[in-house]
Amino acid sequence: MNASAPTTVRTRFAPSPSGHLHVGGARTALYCWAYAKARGGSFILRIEDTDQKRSSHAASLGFLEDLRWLGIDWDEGPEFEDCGGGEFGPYFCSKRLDIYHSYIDKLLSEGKAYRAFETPEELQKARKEARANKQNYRYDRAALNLDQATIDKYLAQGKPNVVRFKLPNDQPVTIEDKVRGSVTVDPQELDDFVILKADGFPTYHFAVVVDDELMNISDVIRGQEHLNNTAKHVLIQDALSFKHPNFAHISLIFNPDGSKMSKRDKDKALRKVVKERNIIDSPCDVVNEDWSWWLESKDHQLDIEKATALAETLDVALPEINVDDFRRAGYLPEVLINYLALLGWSPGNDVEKFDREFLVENFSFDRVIKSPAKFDRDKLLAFNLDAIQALSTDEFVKLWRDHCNCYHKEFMDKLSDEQFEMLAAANHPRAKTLDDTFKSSYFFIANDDEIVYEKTKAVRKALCNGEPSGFEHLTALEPLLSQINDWDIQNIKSVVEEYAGQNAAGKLGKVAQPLRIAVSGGPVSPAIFETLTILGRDTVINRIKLCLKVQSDMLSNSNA
RNA sequence: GACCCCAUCGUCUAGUCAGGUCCAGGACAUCAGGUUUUCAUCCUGAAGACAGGGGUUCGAAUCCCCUUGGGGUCGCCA
Repeated sequence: MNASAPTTVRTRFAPSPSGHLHVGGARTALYCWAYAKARGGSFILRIEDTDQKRSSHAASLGFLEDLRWLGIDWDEGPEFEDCGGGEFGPYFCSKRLDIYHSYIDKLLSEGKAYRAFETPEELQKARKEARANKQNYRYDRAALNLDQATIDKYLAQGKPNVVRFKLPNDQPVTIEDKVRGSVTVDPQELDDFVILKADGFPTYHFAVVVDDELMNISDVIRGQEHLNNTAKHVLIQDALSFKHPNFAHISLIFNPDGSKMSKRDKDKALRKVVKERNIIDSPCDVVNEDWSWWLESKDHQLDIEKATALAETLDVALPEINVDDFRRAGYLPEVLINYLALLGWSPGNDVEKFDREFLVENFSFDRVIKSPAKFDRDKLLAFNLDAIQALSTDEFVKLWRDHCNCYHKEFMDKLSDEQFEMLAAANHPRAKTLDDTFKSSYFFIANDDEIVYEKTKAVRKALCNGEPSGFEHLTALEPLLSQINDWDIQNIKSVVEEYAGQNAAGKLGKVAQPLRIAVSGGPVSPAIFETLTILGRDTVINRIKLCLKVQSDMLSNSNA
């Protein structure tokens, strides 16, 4: 190849569809995408479903949705909305079996690979023994010494077998990594690893090398956990006379406690609770049929719906690790993108807030941080708050409505369009996420008899203390509000403000807070005039009366 | 355990490659004041780090070595 010839940049993200897209994967995809975009290249999505036991079609669909939601589009790959397609498919490994087999055959016929007949159990045992003896386990190459007659006999018997790659020599393998520089792996650290499983599927190591070559991938960008594996990949590439792509291994994302943030964290959290509480039988119908299978091995993971159902039954909060978790929690995709990009990369000059375009224009591997980063939810939340506050009211209302449609349908059902719009707008200034205001807005859709007056310090203070007290203000306000014919924010405001001017020395808070509690049951709501307007006169009057009814109860407990 | 990677405030980082302008800058979190009709915001200020030890150098956060600490890998998972 001519050294000066421009090489087309082609990057790929190759997840295994065994769950939802988690934030680490999302960041890898983001870097792949930005790097390709900036250089006029292509970003390819490939589904690495080489594990039949763990792959599911639904999971791979979830990945596509998550990626699209983040605004990461792919030029080639599974077709979804306006993304995907391409000439280098199929983009599912499970549909490329013939291709892998032809290369396996090639290696086999050239003596660069060989069949082995040990069972997984035998290997497991050998590994255990090696560890017990404080030895590093390496496959002993027993199968390499099998004579052809024996092999033929086993094959004729249909004995399960795998294909192993034969390490060519003892030359150290050096990897040039764009993040880490040059890394050398001693071949003593490797052994004749499996490249074709007994079920006829290739292992990841083999599939990834073949696919990257055939799909013309120029830059392999992936998590640091693959750094050691890369030596294997280079060896396979050499054996097959493939070229070496550029490598870039980015560091991992940690949980706040310093452990690796992993797609298995939810599963781990559930197992911990089950163990702690000594739960023997399935506590939740949804998981009944998977229960014993799940308990059997840490490799067996419940799918996300079942895990969520189990978590609900057990009343445990699952850690937020998936892109979809943050979507539900009301984070804006552009904020997640921004934050994720910053977690492992920095544009310098104290720049922190930026959009996708800026990322594409400025992203480069020489500014990728080598050390792992902890995922800091507080900072993400602060970013989200800033972004939400920077939205126009119209934009916020639209997003709030979309979110509501997906996750809080009851608000759409119970409020009129006008009420809904007003509530959304009233919630804008106090929203940190698209989701957090729903919880404190429940009283808007509750029936009057559902309102429970909290007997907390803040409530008592607002209702019982002062001269006149909050209850006294409410008593006086009730007839005044009843007389308002046009129940709009202006009229409510002038009545309440005039009252406060005459009876609370102009201190609106003295009057607003009792009203707030009367209509909501607690001390938290959107701005008071908006709140009263949305609720409507009848509801407001009715709830003030209800509140006044608990007066004696509240007062009698006030010194307790 | 072996191998690989990494190391600046509690956290994310700027500064490191081209050593002096850094008694180390920003952001989040924290704390103290202030604004505000609640919650949330918002404003002002404070505290807070070059893991340790050796070198090299006139000079080291920056270069080298060791130690320590953290992480990853060691699967018929990816």
